[in-house]
Amino acid sequence: MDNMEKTYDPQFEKRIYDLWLKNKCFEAHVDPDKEPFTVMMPPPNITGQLHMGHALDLTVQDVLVRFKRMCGYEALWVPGTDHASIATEVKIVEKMREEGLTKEQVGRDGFMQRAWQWKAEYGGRIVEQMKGLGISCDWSREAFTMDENCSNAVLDAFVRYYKKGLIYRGDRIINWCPHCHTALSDAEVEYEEQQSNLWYYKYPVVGEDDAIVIATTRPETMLGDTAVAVNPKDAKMSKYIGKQVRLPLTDRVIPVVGDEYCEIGFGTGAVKITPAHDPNDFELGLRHNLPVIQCIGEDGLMNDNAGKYKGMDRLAARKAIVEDLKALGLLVKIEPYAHNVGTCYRCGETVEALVSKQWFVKMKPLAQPAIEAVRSKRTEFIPKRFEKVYFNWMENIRDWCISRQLWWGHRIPAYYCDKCGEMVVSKTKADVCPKCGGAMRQDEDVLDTWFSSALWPFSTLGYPKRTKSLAYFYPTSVLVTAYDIIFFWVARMMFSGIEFMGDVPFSEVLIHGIVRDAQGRKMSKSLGNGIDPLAIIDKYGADALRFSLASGIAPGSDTRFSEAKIESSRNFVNKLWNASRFVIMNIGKDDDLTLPTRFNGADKWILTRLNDTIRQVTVNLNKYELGLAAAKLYDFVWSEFCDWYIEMSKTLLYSGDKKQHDHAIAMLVYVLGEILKLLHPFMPFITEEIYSKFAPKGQLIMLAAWPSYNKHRVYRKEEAQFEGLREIISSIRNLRNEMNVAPSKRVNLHVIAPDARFIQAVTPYIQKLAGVGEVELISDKSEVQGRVSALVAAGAEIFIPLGELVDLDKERERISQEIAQTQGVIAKTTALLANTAFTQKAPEKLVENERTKLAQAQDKLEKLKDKLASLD
RNA sequence: GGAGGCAUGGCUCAGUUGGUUAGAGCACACGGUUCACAUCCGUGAGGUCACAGGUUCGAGUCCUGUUGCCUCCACCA
Repeated sequence: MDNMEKTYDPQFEKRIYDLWLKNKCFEAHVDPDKEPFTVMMPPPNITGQLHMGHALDLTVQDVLVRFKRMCGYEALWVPGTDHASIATEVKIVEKMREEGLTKEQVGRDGFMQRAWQWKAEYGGRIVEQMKGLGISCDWSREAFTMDENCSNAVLDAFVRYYKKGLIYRGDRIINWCPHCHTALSDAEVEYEEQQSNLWYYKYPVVGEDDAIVIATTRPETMLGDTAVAVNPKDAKMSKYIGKQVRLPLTDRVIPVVGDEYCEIGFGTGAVKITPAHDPNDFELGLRHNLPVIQCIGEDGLMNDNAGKYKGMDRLAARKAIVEDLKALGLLVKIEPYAHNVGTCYRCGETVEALVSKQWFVKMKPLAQPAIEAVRSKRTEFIPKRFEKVYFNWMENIRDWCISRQLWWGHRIPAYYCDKCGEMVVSKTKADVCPKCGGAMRQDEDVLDTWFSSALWPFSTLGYPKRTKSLAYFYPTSVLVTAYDIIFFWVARMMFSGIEFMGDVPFSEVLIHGIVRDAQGRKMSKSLGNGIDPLAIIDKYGADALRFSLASGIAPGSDTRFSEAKIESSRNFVNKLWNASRFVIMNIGKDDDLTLPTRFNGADKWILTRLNDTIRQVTVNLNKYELGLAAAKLYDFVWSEFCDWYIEMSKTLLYSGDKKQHDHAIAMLVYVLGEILKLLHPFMPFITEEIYSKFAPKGQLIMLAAWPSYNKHRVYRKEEAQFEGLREIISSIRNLRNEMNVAPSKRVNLHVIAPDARFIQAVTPYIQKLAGVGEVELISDKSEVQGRVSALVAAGAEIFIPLGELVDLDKERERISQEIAQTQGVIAKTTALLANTAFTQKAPEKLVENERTKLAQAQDKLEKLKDKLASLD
């Protein structure tokens, strides 16, 4: 047998991964005889490197994919990366700035060159990092949102939407990031609370000695005001409707309109209306046919309409305007006010609402079937509560602004004729205007990065080509992702899949939480509390990281990550390593490793526990309860297999009897093999490595069949007996500890047991595991002489002559304590059984259990009392 | 303003459709060079399951309310 190092060292991970690649283990093919299990990897952005959130997401997916593959599914996991239009462009611009360059200087082509270079570098690095995690995705299908296939899908989708009238271009109020210099969708705006003021000032009424006081958080937008609104039902204010007010600092006169948007009792009862810079005002402006006057430009500076404030920054202008209003005696008061300000989700800059010509997707017709699909359970969220979040968003959705004033992305396939104004939307390049024959130029803008992500479940399978893969693997089985991109991504994949494929993109959406630090804080660059998964892999190995991430997670819940946690996982991996090392080093050259046909008691016990574990873990994994599955495996492997079964097997292994040795080693190899298979989805590398040490040459564990529950190898009687044995051995250990018996000292036992044959059979175990010398079976305590310590466990009375070591007072106290405890049980059980309501209503089996429990406790009490008395 | 989540020993979490005296791991205390493992082994201490009611023979588990922490959505100037 191969040598195994004494301490687990994950250096073999790379070699194992190459072995899988060489054998094309990850590749999935259309196979009508098998049921597909398809997962699309949420493509990481190529902006940087993998973080702990990716590691979690990938681990969960790989556990499921490996599990399903072993269960006999044709498991396809498509990997890829996302071009992340705005995020990447921001990074590239940053990098260029360090070199003293701007986008304009390098030009569109030069910029694209740099971007593709960036993609090659960072995209490639991410792929290497994913491989380091050991994930089993089909690299032959690796996709990128801007590769040829995905780009074709984008073109196809855009044109089809357009032809259906679901994409339109128009002047609408949109979110504008002055820093990134692009429009943003509603989803890309994050709100944060900021401490600001509410400024009150007067708009003089034309022709009267009166003025309307308005309150605003944004005085600088007053230069774009085109009305003041009051509520027509407001008794105090409605009189102003139809009048005009003079807009201070300008020469304009604007109307007072009545609109219920203005809430009675809030502020002053009048609100200034700036259609160009506020979505609500924009809507109100449409209702009242108000002109739209933009006073803040796309650069965030005041523009031509701002008169003397032109060229000032928004905030500077605010200050100046307030000063000027004050000088005019129009400022009434300033109140501190906390409100939410929209910021760009990429750069954090305060976004401006402004009116701009952009492309939009009409959402209502698309949202409806997407809502219906979840209502009818064609797609289910796990946990279910996230469906509410989904519905809430879909039901209140507004049109999706998809054009971005960026360069890195899919360029919008719209072409304009400058001569006659004709526009053509086409998958192929339009050079000549079909109307006037003039030259056409393509739209300068690119699409929202999420437009291509939305097509991911089918663009990666060849769409718009109707490939065999698409027919076989779509719809996918489960989408695994964190809750923070339900809107950005999950929702959009839903309506896109329904629209273009005629079916939902996935049957289930498994939502997991985010990885937090040890104190429960979000990991972030600014806090500097992030833990780099690659550093963890270097130090502890990918298996330890994976197991650590899978432990203690539950669908939808956040998880905490700490160095202490990974250490405990590493220790578990080490434990598995050493248990395996023990088994393997005990395999003799000519040992027969076939599973014995007859099992001894210990075998039956471990087989029962193994089968229970198989059943539970399988159920857990099918329900996506990875945390529970991991916990059960940890417990079974460490506390049952290692602590008890291996220890017990040593009596046979070292008995000197070849037959006994062979029996023991064959059993150990069998159980270990099953354990390795069960653990493989969680820790693929070490299980493959260990498996290779004893499995038939060339056989890979990742392609092995998942263990199945075998009811013929479940032995409840032996299971109970061995639980009793464990109790006996623990009790003896406990007593030795309390009596300060030296660990090396062997003690002799006298045992009165209800099942003497069983005690006889397990005597070697008792001797080995409890440091026991002779075990003498007796029928009456009178046979015991001298000072003894005694205990009652699993129905047996055990007497331990300890000679001088017995401290009578201590012994008395110990037994008294046990008596008290037993009396507690008796009291409770008696009360329960005396309650007729209980005996009548509770299930018969439960009542019976209580009766047995009472009888056993009473028996034990009697024996204990006896012991106590005998000490005097 | 709306929606949701969490609350169990010092820390991280289990606790299946309500049913033994609520379990692990880490940390802690004590003892261990027994030939797989000190990244280990054995033993132990530590919890009125946030609070108050209710349903039930029986509640950590179900219902109502309260408090505390967290998240998402909305964004009325």
